[in-house]
Amino acid sequence: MKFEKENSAGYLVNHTARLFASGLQDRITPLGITIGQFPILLELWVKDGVTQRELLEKLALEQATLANTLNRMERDGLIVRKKHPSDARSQQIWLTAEGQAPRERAYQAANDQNEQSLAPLSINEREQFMGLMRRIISAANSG
Amino acid sequence: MKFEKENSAGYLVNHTARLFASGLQDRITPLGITIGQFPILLELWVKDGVTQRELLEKLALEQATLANTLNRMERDGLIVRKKHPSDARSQQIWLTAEGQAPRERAYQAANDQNEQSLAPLSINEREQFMGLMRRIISAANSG
DNA sequence: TGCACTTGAATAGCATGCTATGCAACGATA
DNA sequence: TATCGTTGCATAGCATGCTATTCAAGTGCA
Repeated sequence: MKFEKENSAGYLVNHTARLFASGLQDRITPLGITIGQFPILLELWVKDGVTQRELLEKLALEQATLANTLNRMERDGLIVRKKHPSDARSQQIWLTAEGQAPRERAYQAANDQNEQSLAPLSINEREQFMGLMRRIISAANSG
Repeated sequence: MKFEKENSAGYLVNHTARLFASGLQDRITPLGITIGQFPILLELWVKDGVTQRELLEKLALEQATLANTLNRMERDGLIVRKKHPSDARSQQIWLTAEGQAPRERAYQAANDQNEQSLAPLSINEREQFMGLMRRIISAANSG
């Protein structure tokens, strides 16, 4: 059997993802945040004061990955965990001022990075690209 | 500013890459190999006895990442490092029998995973998807 | 020849992500 | 109420990938 990585979707998507990630990391390092924290911050910027479980439901991550990243975010002063009023097992996760601050610049950084990486594609092709990925993700979740 | 991760190519490509990776990992774990070792094995199956530098030129990885993964491959008995005949700084990297053995099943596993993940797409759409990624990668390397 | 520069590779240290496991708190039910 | 299964979360341990650093060996040139 033959196998060519340049003709393997898995290989290509891994490589592409690393390009996006390293580009975004470069852009957000000055904001004091990291790519792993990014999707979590996106949710907290919409609504904080939630439990880890509520956060987890909105993220495509394992529970342990989330817990570890939240630990680093707490260490870095982006969030605080406060006692949950009615369930001693959970805590509410709140953004600090430092966690709130980079919001607009982070949105801009992500948009800029997407723009840069997608530069070789037309507007239609960008939509195609994202549409194809949404279908792959959706099929994986339902299959 | 607004930002929706479902409309962010970077977010989608990261998620998609993790789906491919975890699916492939499940398939190749029984072969005694891992996803990080996979691209390296692909090159060594074409030609072994090469130096780390020669290998690195064919891979989209940093030198330190390659060195670390080679360490684990040596630990796992997939490769051996032998003295280079004319340059004491480098070593030749050779596959062991255990490194050779899983080749055909690994190709099959990767093809099967690609097939499974791409199942929701038509043949044309699969080519489109890969073509778009090749252009993104190519632009990133030249820009 | 000797010294400086370059090259090949290893290592340290970190973030991200995973599985597996442990554990305390909760809740339902006998 | 006591017990037992469930839930929420933390931790251990690992692979992958990165940057930065170190170091020995090779190379080139005064």
